[in-house]
Amino acid sequence: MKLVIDILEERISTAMAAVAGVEVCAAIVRPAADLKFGDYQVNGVMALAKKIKTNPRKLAEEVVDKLDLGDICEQPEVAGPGFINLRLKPDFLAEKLLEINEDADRLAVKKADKPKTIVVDFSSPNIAKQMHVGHLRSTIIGDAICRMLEFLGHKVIRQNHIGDWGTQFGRAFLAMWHISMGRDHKKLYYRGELALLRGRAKDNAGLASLCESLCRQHVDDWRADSNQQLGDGEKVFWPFVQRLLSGEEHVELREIEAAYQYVTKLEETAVGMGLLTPTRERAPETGEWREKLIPYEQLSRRVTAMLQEGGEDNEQEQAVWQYLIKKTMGECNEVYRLLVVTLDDRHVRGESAYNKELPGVVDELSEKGFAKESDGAVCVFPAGFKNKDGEALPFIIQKSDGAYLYATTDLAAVRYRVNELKADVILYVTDSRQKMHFEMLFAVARMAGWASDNVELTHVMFGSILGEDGTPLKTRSGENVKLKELLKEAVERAEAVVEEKNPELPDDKKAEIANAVGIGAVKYADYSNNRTSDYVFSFDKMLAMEGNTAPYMQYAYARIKSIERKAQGRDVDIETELASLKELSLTEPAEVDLAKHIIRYGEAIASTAGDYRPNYLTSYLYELAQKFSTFYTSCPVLIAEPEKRPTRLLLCDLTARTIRHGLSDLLGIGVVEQM
RNA sequence: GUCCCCGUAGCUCAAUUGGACAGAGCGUUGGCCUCCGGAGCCAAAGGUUGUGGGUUCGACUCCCGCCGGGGACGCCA
Repeated sequence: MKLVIDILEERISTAMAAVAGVEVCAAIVRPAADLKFGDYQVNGVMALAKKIKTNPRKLAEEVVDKLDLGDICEQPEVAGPGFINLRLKPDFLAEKLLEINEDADRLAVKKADKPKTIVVDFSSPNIAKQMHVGHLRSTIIGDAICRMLEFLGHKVIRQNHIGDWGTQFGRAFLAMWHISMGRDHKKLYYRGELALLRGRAKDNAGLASLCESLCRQHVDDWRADSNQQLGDGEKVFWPFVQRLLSGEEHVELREIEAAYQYVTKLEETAVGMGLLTPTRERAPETGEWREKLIPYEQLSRRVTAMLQEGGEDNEQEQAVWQYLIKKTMGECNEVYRLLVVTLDDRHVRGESAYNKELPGVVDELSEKGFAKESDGAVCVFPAGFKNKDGEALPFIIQKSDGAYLYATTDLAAVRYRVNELKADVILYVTDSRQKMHFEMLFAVARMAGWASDNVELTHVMFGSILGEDGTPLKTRSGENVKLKELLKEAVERAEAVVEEKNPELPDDKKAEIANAVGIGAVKYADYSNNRTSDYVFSFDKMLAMEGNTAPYMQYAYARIKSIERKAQGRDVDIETELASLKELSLTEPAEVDLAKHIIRYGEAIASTAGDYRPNYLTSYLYELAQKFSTFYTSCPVLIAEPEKRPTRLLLCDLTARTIRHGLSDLLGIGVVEQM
């Protein structure tokens, strides 16, 4: 069915245009601010009156005279400075309820008239790292947006733009190297070197000497390799990688991550120490391998460059890269399943996918005269951006060392998404700190003509998740909170509550409920907050039974299911009663109130999807649950008089179906029959 | 220093191109189980929307100043 609010908007706009003699008018129909004003109010007449310089009340009267809404509303009323108040007719309400009842799949929510192709860029974890709270919002907000747009009939293309190509790879590679050496006990020095990190983390002198020893060790290894004496690279590392690839040996992502931090620390320490380490390069003249000394802290960047060069010479880098992607995505997919997020390997298209196009991006921008060299880097200066000195702010697309950046990759991605994926809309679900990056990205993409004005580019930004102390959420030791552990704790806490409330349930039911409630609570808390603002993460609040929380919603659903179970014991055949339902009996205020809310589900989805704001949907659902609770308290269902019961059964059923659809289908939050 | 975002009830948050008397939840206070799940319902108290101006018939919303908090600002993503 067409949204009631849209029908009203259309008809009233037309009437306004006719009365005012203005071509295009916006009625601006909104849900009434107060129940006493009716169900909808028209705000647009006053603006129009101002525009054509006439009395708003008089104009409203004229519009009302011209209107024919008899099939939907009672006689419209003009109120205040020029509002038009509309009240739905009971017959219309009943008709809509029956219409929803007949549509099991879509609850009578229409698909978009003009389906669009919408690319959603979200989640984007990094290679060699576990997912942490920093990925939560992008992942679940992006997922909810995808689900909603898909439900509305759009073609949604999920893009998991994983960080699999930057300087971080070099560090991850060196991390693998250290792990390999740590596991190989022949070399005494490497043994347990990971453990040394903690011990010397705050001891700069100690760290420096460790750094120096490692560097020296590395030089020795290198010399051994170069002398064809089978150094660590061939003797230890390469077989280790082979065993990893064949599955004979395993390494946990958490270990890689620890080693990664270790490498980072070493690099930071080495800065300014003047340590040199040898690497190989081919002599341009002869093509022979030769030694090249580079600063120790630049080793990881060199490794990254070797990966990006590709070719037979760099097969170790490529093998490790492949392994790390597989390993990382394996863990990410686990988290996605835990979170009930619709992402898998098919949606991965990481930074590396654009590697080959990066030179072309820079060339094209240079040829078109948009990019120029500045301090050795290639930059575009989009209009309207200024730096601290009031000069044009650069959007750097190639560093002075020739390397490309995420700006370059993002540009290549825009081009790909528009040209290959045929995107009408591209959404970027990332945190608000990247606002300026995207503003510049969009500006440059438009300058270059890679995204025409017909393509919507939107940064769907969100705020930070804060700890109780108001600073970004971290563990006590200052690390990022791992998503897996966070979710585990949520489920455990939910488990304790279920145990307390319903100890007699079988264990597998308890586990199912704890999972739905725990994970649901984390997600719902995020969705119900304003996307753009920061929020404080609190297990206690999100798992509370009261208020706008997942457990409250799930409870409302479970209560309805309980009525259905009880019906059987009381010889009430719900299906038969609903099937024979032709005339509704909506008399009690609580019934009417609930019914009116039920028929507005489509509006809630439309506004949610229109602004990409999940909290509109959670607000709607919460109000639905509240209205149901009011109805539930004041209107007995199973013991109702025979002429009232079918209507009440219908209200229960539609409420349950709407909650289930909203929670489960659109937000990926589980519902349970009992809890 | 420049730019961006935020400041709403004791606390956490809403408020959909500027609309009517700024709404919820928590907490507080007072009611409600011979009846389908009390993880609930009903009601009350609680506000000069940081502050001072301006635009408007109408401002939490738009403009300007100030105060307070956060973020971004040339080779990280």
